[in-house]
Amino acid sequence: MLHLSKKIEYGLIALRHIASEVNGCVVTAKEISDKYHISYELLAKVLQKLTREGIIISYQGVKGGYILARKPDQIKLSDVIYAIEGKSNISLMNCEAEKPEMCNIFSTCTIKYPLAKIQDIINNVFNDVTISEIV
Amino acid sequence: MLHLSKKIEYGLIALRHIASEVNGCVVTAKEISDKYHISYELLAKVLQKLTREGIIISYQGVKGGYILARKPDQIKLSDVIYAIEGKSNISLMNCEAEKPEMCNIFSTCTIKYPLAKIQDIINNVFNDVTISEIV
DNA sequence: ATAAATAGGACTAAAAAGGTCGTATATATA
DNA sequence: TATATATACGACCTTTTTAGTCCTATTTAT
Repeated sequence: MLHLSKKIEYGLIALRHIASEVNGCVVTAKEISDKYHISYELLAKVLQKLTREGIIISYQGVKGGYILARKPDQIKLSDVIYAIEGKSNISLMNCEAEKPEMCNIFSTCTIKYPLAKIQDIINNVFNDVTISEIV
Repeated sequence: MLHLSKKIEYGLIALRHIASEVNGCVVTAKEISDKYHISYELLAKVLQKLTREGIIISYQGVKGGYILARKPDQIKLSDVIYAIEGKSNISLMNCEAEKPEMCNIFSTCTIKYPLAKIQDIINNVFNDVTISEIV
């Protein structure tokens, strides 16, 4: 419970690895999956999502790979989480993220507003931490 | 992702309900499940766990039910979460909560210590909030 | 032309969460 | 003392979510 997904985990490990690469050399998905013993296909998809969201830049073809799109201290943890999981999938309760009709006790639920405050605190933590802090 | 479970949700709704009961009258699981339209059996189990952990007190038999074991401001959100889900099930990553051998990339994982710091911040939030704050 | 790389959809497997069922036990009261 | 009403709790099933795999297409340096 309250778990971040493996995708986030792999994304962070990858970003940390790319960020620590000297001279901004490109890094391939294979290199990362081999080094950290994680599923190549899954990691590849995560990197594709990070690319789509402009967090990293990809180069296709031979000698291709990935580099960071901006400096580590410009990449917030929340950027990474939102890129990989989608902004609406990050919340303590379903009712905060989705439409009221998604929750069958929305009208009678008494705890959604108190929990929203806690949610804000957690969101702020993710907004305040950047990749530079996990290198 | 990062969701609290329905059990926690139901537990908090129930505690809020019991806490707002006048004169400390006992409240039955049925009353709560009817009022908030939640599964009776599931709620009953949650209340049983809260009882075992000494957060509420149960009375069996006719005219039985539940009352709070202590004042709302003495019941921390973390108490409730730990009682229902178990302390070791609350963490951003598996490796923090469980044995290193549970994580097949433990030795190579580069993000466990940075994430542990974020975990601490979140834990502190749950330690600081009490049931009195959600009534 | 070829080999090495990313892109991405479709699918399957595994794990976690949510929910149900059956039975036992306790107890107020008619 | 029989009964109805309540909690206690393990076993089980179903659904949802997460994790992982497979296949094919595209890009590009050599």
